[in-house]
Amino acid sequence: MNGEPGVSSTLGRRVRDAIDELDFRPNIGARSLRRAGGRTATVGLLLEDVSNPFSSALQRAVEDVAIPRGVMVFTASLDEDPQRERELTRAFSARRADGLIIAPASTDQSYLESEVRAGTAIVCIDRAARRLEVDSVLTTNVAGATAGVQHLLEHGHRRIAFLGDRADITTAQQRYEGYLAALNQAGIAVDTSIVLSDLTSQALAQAAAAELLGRADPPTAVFAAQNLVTIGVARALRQLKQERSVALVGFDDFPLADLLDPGVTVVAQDPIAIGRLAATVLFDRIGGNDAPPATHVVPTRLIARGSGEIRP
Amino acid sequence: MNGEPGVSSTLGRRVRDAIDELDFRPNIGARSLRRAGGRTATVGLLLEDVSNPFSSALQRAVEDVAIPRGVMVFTASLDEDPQRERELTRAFSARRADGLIIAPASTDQSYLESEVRAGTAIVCIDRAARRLEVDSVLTTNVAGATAGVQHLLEHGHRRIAFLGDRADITTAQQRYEGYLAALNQAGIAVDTSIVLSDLTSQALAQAAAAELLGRADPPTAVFAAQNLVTIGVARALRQLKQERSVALVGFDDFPLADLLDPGVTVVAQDPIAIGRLAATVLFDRIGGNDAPPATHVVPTRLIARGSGEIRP
DNA sequence: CTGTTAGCGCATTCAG
DNA sequence: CTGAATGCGCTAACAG
Repeated sequence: MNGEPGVSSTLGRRVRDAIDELDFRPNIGARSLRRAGGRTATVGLLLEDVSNPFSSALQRAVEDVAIPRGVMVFTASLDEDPQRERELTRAFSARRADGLIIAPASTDQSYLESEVRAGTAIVCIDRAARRLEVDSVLTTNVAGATAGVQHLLEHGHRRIAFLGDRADITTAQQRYEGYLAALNQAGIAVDTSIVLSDLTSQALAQAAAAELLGRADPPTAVFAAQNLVTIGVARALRQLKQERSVALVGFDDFPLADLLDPGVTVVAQDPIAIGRLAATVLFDRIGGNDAPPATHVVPTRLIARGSGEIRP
Repeated sequence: MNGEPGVSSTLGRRVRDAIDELDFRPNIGARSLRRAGGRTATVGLLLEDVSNPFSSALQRAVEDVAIPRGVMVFTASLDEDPQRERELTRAFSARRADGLIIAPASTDQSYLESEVRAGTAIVCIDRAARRLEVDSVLTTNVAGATAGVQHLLEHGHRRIAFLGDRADITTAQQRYEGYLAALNQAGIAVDTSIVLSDLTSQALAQAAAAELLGRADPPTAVFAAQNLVTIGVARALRQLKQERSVALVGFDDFPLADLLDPGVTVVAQDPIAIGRLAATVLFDRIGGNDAPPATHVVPTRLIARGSGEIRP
């Protein structure tokens, strides 16, 4: 039944006939109980929110690597909730997932040490693991943000606002670092009054952008550090009819960014590459590779579509 | 450990201390092997494509019902591939999923009869099960499409094109039925030269729409029967600079439809309600409800945003 | 090449 | 109320 050698074709047929007749399905749980290594051929995928296009593209890429190997993927959304991260990793652990791909919501993954010791392969994506030695697959956040802000500088802007999501997550911090680096290189002092953080929803980002643009000395350009923030800013610009006068560059691409008017210039991440790489690394670890954990980096790409090329 | 009555607090503490000390995690697979009923506390979710916003919203809703019950969700994309549907249901079956929520890709689900007999709860979503008696949760496809086309008729259109995805899937057929019904009621003869099907990607839809609008006698309005088709048509209209002269109503909402210029009028489905209802029905079945299978219907809602209110 | 046996981790049943 | 014995479905190790 499991395609092992040394079985006569007669017996093989007899077995397969019985399988068909009885609608027999091997019980994977029972199998992994006895089998050496105890693999379950399932992996867990913990994402920020499956309904965010970044996450869903990533999920799709992971599935595309896993399914052909006969491995199933459990997926769940964390919603930036550290407690949910712990609960869900525990649930996966109880199901004996062979590996976990995690986009961390919490700031400390040391609680996973016991899982690692127990032999569960873990790969962190999007955000590096903290206080835990595992592989990570990350985007070039600093360099990408620098490139995005430089793009605005090259188009003549000197007063560029930074709008970001939760300030306590590493990606947001790194993108802010990239923003600072670009301004520094250009010899521009940072004005923290046009640095806005903790915009955790489209609506908050839109409101913050509207307030910002209504001030006496508004910025001539906005750098939005996350896709929902970018969309919120685009909404505010549309609402104030300033989409053709204030420049916008967003970090992370999103569907229809090219169809808006003007098209939204973005520093695109490559969620498909990230997901594929993370899954490949994970299966490599599950396969037994025990080299020291490494950090893999997937580059960003600036896509100019109009909004980022508006001059002040 | 499982919170059963009749255990002294002393022994309870001793057990919990040992659990903490040893990082013990109950093995759900082994548990379900012995436990009466053999539940695994996992359900499978088979979707068209997790990276489609309709599917990912649905997935999120199912997770939101499942996770609080301690049930995990396996998700996979079918890509309209009937063989993948069979392979994946088999994989779920091997993992002893308690239930399956399926958006069918194939036209005949009778192959699932043995699973139903074996006690697996099954709920079909988006498309009704065929040749299999199980619960279904569907959108009011016919009525929704009729409403969408009527909206165009009310705005003075007499020559309305129909652009749909795969003609062999029931939803596309039902939406076409709705289109026919609306034209019939208005006493308009159907012109099959402006009925285009099998537009299985955005790019195909865009090309078909561009060709259609370039003809000698183009339609004054387009009814697009699926979200990717709608986006493809919107791209074609933009490309031909006819987005303000040709009306467009799409079936199924999509993110940023309101931010396009003009906003895209849609017959919105409610994927969150569908997912929540499907999950609720599924858990009800898993819980033992054996009433005859029923078909549940979630209504659509027309959202006017501009593109559907353009007059010929 | 084929049939048999033991035990994976747990819940159930029964004896204390 | 607690401990010990049994078997769920499967694979690994072994005897034929």
